[in-house]
This record gives sequence, structure tokens and C-alpha cells, in this order.
Amino acid sequence: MQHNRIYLLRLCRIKMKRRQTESKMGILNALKKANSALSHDMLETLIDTPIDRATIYRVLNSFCEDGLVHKTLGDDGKQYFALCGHCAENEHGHNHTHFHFRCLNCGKVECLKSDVHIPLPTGYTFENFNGFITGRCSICI
Amino acid sequence: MQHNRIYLLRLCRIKMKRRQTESKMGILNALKKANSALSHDMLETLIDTPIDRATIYRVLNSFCEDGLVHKTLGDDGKQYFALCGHCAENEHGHNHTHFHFRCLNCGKVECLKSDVHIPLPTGYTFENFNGFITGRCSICI
DNA sequence: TGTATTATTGCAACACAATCGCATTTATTT
DNA sequence: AAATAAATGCGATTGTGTTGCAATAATACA
Ligand SMILES: [Mn+2]
Ligand SMILES: [Mn+2]
Ligand SMILES: [Zn+2]
Ligand SMILES: [Zn+2]
Repeated sequence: MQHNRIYLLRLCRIKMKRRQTESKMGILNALKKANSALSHDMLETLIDTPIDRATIYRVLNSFCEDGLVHKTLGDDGKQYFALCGHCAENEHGHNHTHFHFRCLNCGKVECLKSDVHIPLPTGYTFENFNGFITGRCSICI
Repeated sequence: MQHNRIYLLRLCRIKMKRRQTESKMGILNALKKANSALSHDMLETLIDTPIDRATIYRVLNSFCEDGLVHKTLGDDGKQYFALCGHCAENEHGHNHTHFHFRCLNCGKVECLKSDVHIPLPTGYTFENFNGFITGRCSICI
């Protein structure tokens, strides 16, 4: 179920009429390399050839629509985007009911592996989940 | 451990050199009446005598500092403030490791009672938690 | 390979939540 | 009643993300 980036982009090109551009490749590579969730400003510094802010957001949101990436709102008010790696799969597709951890020292945001159990009161229906934890990662003690 | 609002404000006046004002009373009453987490704009509509935006935020943040209220960042990008009712108590004071639920229909934001277990990888330290669930509440089907 | 189509981009303007500086007001103390 | 400084209102500012639009360029197809 793990495909490489080129394959995924090609798939999107056909299915969603996307085009393969340098911006998309750059952003996808940065996400892959970082192996963590990235915010717009993180991407801006990570990518060599400058890309406009609006473009970065548009690319990221298109990745979300296409299922390559998921978005989570950090407790710092920023959106973070991560490649869909070990997202839990179920009958409707794959879902993102996992926590995200942000290290207050190094800033890295990671998807935590454990799938979160969501304790809804009876009669409530579920639509979306966003769980953020902050602290310090093992590298930053 | 449940005190009434007047008592709490009086406590803050002495301990933190706060003053008891109409704005604070209004905001505290609105929170109490709503029995749910409120955002700035919700409060603005709920309170009769108009209070300036900056003042509302300042009052709410002072309430947070004083431990009367806790703040959570909604997935809609807004801050929600709720009276500290059944927040979990531990040796360091009380913590806010519970989910918040926002009904996509009526907009109400509630503190969910169940205390969340936070699955940190080994070597990671905990600082803060923000968990938001959206869906529909039992009233809105 | 050349041309048409239209997805994508950059730029500027915009929307929105929240904060800040500062002069003024006012709750509290004496 | 006067002094002190916390609290307020107003306007400006920050920060994040979106949108409109004309220009660009990736893709399809003859
Ligand atoms: Mn995913
Ligand atoms: Mn609390
Ligand atoms: Zn770290
Ligand atoms: Zn509802």
C-alpha cells in the first residue's frame, strides 16, 4: 500500500486532472524528507526554489483532497501537513484519528502511531478529529 | 470544591490583585449560563452591555491565568473558553486533558467528561493537550 | 512537432482571529 | 476625598490563510 511519490502524482494526474509541477515535487519531497508534519513556513524554508505562499497552500490542499496528505491544526494556530503513512484504514477509506505531537524546543510535529479512541456521548455523531499534544521530544530531552 | 462566581472573583481580587468589574461579571455569568465553552464572538452576542473585543480577550485570559477558566483552540481556528468544572485534579493542580466537542449544526462546544489517556513515546515529556472533535450533538441528531 | 486547452502560478488584495500601545476611566486602598 | 494602579476602549498591528485575476506552462491531441 506504500507507493512512491512519482507514482502517486501520476495517479492524481489521471484521476483528478492534476498536473505534475516543480512546486508539487518540491513540496512532496520536502514532506518525505522531513518525515514529519510541516507548516507552510517550514516548507518555505526547506524548499530551495522559492514558491509563493498561496501556491504552497493550494498545493497542500490539493494533496489533501487527493488523499496524499492530511492536515491538522496545531495548538499554535498553524496548519500542519503530513504524508499519509500509517493512517488507520477502515471500510470508508482511511482516517486520521491519531494525535500529533509538537516539540516545544525543536518545533518538529509528528504523527503519533496509536489510533485514538473517541469517547462520544450517546446520540452524538462523529465528523472530524484534531488532537494535538505539546511537550519535548526524546532528542530535546 | 465547587465555589460560586462571586467567591472566586473575590479570591482573585485578593490573590492576584484583580478588580471586580461589570465586564468580568458579565463574562463569567455568560459562561455559567451557557454551561459550555464560548468563543469571543459568542460572548459578544450573549452579553447585553457591549464590551470591547480586546477587553473580552483580556478578561478571558486573566480568568485562565487565575484558574477559573480553561482555553482550547477549536478546529475552526477560534479559541473557546470554559469554566473549570470537572477538570481532572492531580498532584500539580488540575489539568485539562479532556476532549472538546463542537456541534457542526448548533455550534455548541462542550467539554467531554472522560479524561484522555495520552500515549507519549518513551522519552517524550508532556506539556499541553488540545483535543477537538466535531460532529452533531444529540439534540441536532 | 505544433497548437489548443486549461490547470497552475504569482501577485496583490482580502478576511479573520487575536494582540498591543496608549490615553482614559474607574475599582480599590488609604 | 485623594492616590494608586488595574481595567477599559479605541485604533493600529500582527499572523495565518484564502481569493480574484491575469500570466504562465503542463498536458492532450491533431
Ligand atoms: Mn492519512
Ligand atoms: Mn480546568
Ligand atoms: Zn524535539
Ligand atoms: Zn448541537
